[in-house]
This record gives sequence, C-alpha cells and structure tokens, in this order.
Amino acid sequence: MALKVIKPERRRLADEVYDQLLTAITSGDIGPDDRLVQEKLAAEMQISRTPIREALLRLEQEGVLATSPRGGFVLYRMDEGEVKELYQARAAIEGQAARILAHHNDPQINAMIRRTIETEEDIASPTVRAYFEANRKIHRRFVELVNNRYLLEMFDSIWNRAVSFQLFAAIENADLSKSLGDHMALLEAIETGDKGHALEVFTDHIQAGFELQLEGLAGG
Amino acid sequence: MALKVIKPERRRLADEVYDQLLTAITSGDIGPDDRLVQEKLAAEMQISRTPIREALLRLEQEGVLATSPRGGFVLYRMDEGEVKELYQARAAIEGQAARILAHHNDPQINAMIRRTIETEEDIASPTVRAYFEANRKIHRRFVELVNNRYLLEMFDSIWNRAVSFQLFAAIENADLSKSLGDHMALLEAIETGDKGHALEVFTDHIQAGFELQLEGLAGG
DNA sequence: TGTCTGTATACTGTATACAGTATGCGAAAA
DNA sequence: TTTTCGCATACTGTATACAGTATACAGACA
Repeated sequence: MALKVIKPERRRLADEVYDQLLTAITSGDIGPDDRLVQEKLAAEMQISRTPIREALLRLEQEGVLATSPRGGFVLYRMDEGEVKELYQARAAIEGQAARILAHHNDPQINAMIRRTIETEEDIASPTVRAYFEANRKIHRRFVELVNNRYLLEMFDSIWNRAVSFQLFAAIENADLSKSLGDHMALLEAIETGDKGHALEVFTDHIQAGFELQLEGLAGG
Repeated sequence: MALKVIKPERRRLADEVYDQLLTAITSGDIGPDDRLVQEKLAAEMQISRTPIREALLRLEQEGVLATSPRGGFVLYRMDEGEVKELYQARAAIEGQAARILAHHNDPQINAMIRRTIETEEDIASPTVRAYFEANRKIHRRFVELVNNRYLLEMFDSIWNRAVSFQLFAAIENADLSKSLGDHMALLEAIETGDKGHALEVFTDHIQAGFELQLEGLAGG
C-alpha cells in the first residue's frame, strides 16, 4: 500500500489573495493610479473582507503598498533617497552572498549559475518587464545557491519592493549584450575565490545599476 | 494660535498586542513551553480575537513564532544550521553598515558611537539578558547611523528572531571587559576609513560570536 | 492488555454585523 | 462668487457568529 501523502499545505485564502495581488502588481495590472479597497476586492474575488484585509496588511508591512489618505491602499512610491537606500541594502545581501560563494568556490555551483545566466539572458522580446524578470532570476540564483534562507528572504523582500516600478531593470534601452557580459563578470569574480574581490565586484555592479537608474529617472 | 498637531498615529489594537507579545517574549515572560491561543489571549486582554490574530500572524511571518501542531503558536525554535544562517545574514547587514560608515568616516558620527558603547557597556547587573540588550543597542547604533531604513529594518528583523533565546548574547559568563575592547575595536576599524577592512573586522567579530555561541550551546 | 473506532472538544479560518472616523459635496451665508 | 458648515457616504477597525478540521480521549472489541 503506497498512498500519496496529502500535503498539510496550510493554504489560506489570504495567501491566495496575496499571490494574486503581487502578480497583478508585477504584471502592471495594478498601477500607480489604482486604489485598492477591501470591500471592492472582496466583492470582485467573491470572498469576505477578512482574508483580503490580511493580504493587504501584509503587503503594506512589506513595503509594497501604502495606505492612501482617502482610504484604501496604493502602491508605495519611493523617493530618490529611498531608492539609494534600497540599492545599498541590495549590495549588503548580494555582496555577502558573493563573498560566501567565492569562499566555497564550488565548480558545480558555479556551473549552475553559468547555466542560469545563459538561459535567462536569452530573452525573446526585450521589454523592460522581461529584462527585469530575467535580471531578477539571475541575481536570485546567486543568492539561492548560498543556501541561506534568511539571505534569500531578504533578497525577495528587497526585490518585491522594487517590483511596482521595475527598479533594478536599468533603463528602457539597456544594452543587453553588455549586461550579459556583466553577469558573467560577476561569476568570474566568484571563481577567483577571493572573497573581498567578489564582494567589491558585486557592489560595484549594483552601484552602477543605481547610477543607470538615476539617469533613467532623470531622463524619463 | 499655536495648537499641537495631533499625531494621526494609526495605532490599532493589533499593534499594541504585537508590542506586548514581543516584550513578553524578550523578558522571558513567554517561554518555550507556552502555547499562545487566540481565544485565550483575547480573553486575557479583554478584546476580540481579530487583533490578536493579526499580531500573531505577523510574528509568525517574521519568524518569531511558529504554529504548533496542536493548534496555537509557540516560539520558533531554530536548529544549529539556521543559527549559522542567521549569523551570516547578520554579517551581511552589519558588514555593509561598517563599510558605509568607514567610507564616510565622519568624526561626529564616530564620536556618537563611542559614547553609546561607553554608556551601554556600563551594565549594572551583568545578566545574560542585560548583556543581550546592551549588545543589541551597541550594534544597532552602528546601523542606525548609516541612515538607511532598510538596513535598520533588516537588522531588527534578524535580532527579533534571536530574542527568544538570547542568541547573540554570547555565553553566560562572557568576559565583559574583553567584549568592551571588541566593540571599541569595531569602531577603530571604521576610523581607519578602509571599507574592506571595516567589513572584515565586523564579519570576524560576528563569526567569533557564532563560535562562542556554539560552544555555549554544546556546553549548556 | 493492546488496538481500533466513534465522539467530544479545542481551535482555527472565514463571513458578517456594527460602530466610529474621515472625506467630499452641496447648501447656506457672506 | 467664495467661504463655511453640515450631512451623506465611503471605508476602516473590531466584535461576533458559524462551520470545518484536527486532536485527544473513551469505550468496544480482539
């Protein structure tokens, strides 16, 4: 007798709502002008306000949403100073990840990263969104392979805050071939096995992204 | 006419519950054997389950609490591997903070840190709890002065996870005078203005704390 | 005595009801 | 026309009610 285990999978409606909202934000379905009101969402999803409320509060706490003075929630909007701070936080997490990976310098792991870069950089239609997602997946791969749930959690937290305005996506007409080289350079920095060096290279890469971002904001 | 502005201060009951629970955990009032049940807490605090539930779920999401198989929430218990991961995450945040502080190398800021170290190290009764709190305040000071809300938020998130078992407190009979020197050494590393050096010193300090912790766990 | 099965109970997740507060709009007053 | 005030309404926070599920316990049966 070999029956499948039924996953306890404590999946509540609130989780479902949370995922749907985040997806809608990522896809741009929920934009800066939309006001999310508990009752409206509840009616639309045909459930009660309770799980809706839970998901909204969670997203607020995570810095994705903010309360609107007129009631309801709206996408959280960062000013330039906050963007800079977010990039610094990114550098903290990804820099440390790079340090650890360089310390291990495991050929198998490095190969896995290389494969991810190659796969993800092969973008069919180079829109900002597509580039953002590819970029996210590549950077996430580095952190994933450190095998540290807290670093990964913080990584996701940081990138989720950026999701609504495709921060970290560099600018519209980003030179993808150059970016490919950049990502490979990150990997090569790890392969030197020099912790300090790997951290510096990552930090510089992120810093460069920040400056591109600023130009993009100023230009657009 | 000069009337005081009344803070909007969107303070809900859930926030109050959250604070009370966290304080109770920090003070040891809620221990590893306590099971937190929504109805019970609601009765005790004389409010409804709704805000209680919200606070509990938030603490669960933050990794402070975990659901018990018998219902209710209990303190989250980390295994040794997770403790190691948490220390790595700490190193990421505090290391980056040190890097930035070293880069600025602002005498005024450094003086503020020095003052905090001197004040906090002057502990009246050297219990583990007192040492944990002093240590937390000193380390938090470094991060505070970077002026980066995300780094500070992550710092708090990490330390809150540790609060229930006074992780990061090193061991019972920690040599406080030695530890004082250590904290001053951290500051001195920043005062060199060498980013890479400051990061390494912080990382080593945290790593040393981790090893002390392991000895403590093994010995206790 | 040990194992199985039915039932009570403990606790949660979700829905709904209620009350308070802030916002915006329209009517009255200048 | 512009300003001020009051009222409707929009929306939230909190309380309560309801139903489902899992755990524990007790009694039946081997």
